[in-house]
Amino acid sequence: MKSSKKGKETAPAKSELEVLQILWASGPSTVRFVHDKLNEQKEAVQYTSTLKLMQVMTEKGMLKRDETNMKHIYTAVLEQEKTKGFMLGRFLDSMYNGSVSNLMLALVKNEKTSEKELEILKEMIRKLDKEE
Amino acid sequence: MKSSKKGKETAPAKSELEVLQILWASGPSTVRFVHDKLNEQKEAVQYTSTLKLMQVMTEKGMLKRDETNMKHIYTAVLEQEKTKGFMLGRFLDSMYNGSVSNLMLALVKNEKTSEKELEILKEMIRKLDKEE
DNA sequence: TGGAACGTACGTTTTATATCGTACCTTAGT
DNA sequence: ACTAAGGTACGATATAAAACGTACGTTCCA
Repeated sequence: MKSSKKGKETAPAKSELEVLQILWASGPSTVRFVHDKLNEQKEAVQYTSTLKLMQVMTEKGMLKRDETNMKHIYTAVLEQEKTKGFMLGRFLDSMYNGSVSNLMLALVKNEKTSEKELEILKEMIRKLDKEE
Repeated sequence: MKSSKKGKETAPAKSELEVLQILWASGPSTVRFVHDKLNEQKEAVQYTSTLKLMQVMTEKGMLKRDETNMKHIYTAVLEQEKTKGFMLGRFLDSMYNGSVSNLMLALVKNEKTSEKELEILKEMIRKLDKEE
């Protein structure tokens, strides 16, 4: 009994996430395409590794595959928004006790937050203020 | 050659993070204490599992152990601020292309962000505005 | 003084992830 | 028709994280 039930929220592993990112960004693609994209950034792995990964992801129900043509086309089943939202939630819970404000605090302290970002941040909040 | 070199940034795994959280929150503690805390929330694992985990973490240099007394006292070596900052950075990169503002956007859309949080959020920004 | 109760050490097992290599299809070019 | 190029399938291996069980040490009190 190993059917790919819809089941609980799926939490993609690191590599899986990378594949998803590419599919989200570029839409339905072949393994070859994803593989090449991947190797632009990373250490570079074997083609068959990427293939295998995507096959496993398909089994898990994260991707779906169009096999009508010779070159299979893979599509992300998991939606970007949903998945990222979910992962954000988990991250929030595990790191900041689910407290958004705590995360915010961490963000403003974080090195990665540039002056510019801070500006944007404030901007954003102001807009939000009006919209709602 | 397996010495616990200081080396690169450490990225605690899920379980390891949970242990760290407890140590950060409660200060130096025994395995027993951490274990019990852990089991309040989770599925409950065996005591020796927690012990082993903490021993491994010690080997990795994430924790240090005071063995003067019979009941060893474990302390987090990794600093909370630093570690969380680091993990936040990684999360940011992998999920939002390193863009804080993107994350912010996701946050305001996120279910977990309550009205109250939104308030706090705005509050916070305003304060920040003055302080800096 | 002996045995619960409580601890630690450590080898083992289980499960998930990541990566490869080899075998085998399919199609286009010659 | 034959083969090279480019795919896919799939079993195998490597590694790391998570969870156990068993052996053994120390205390304390009945």
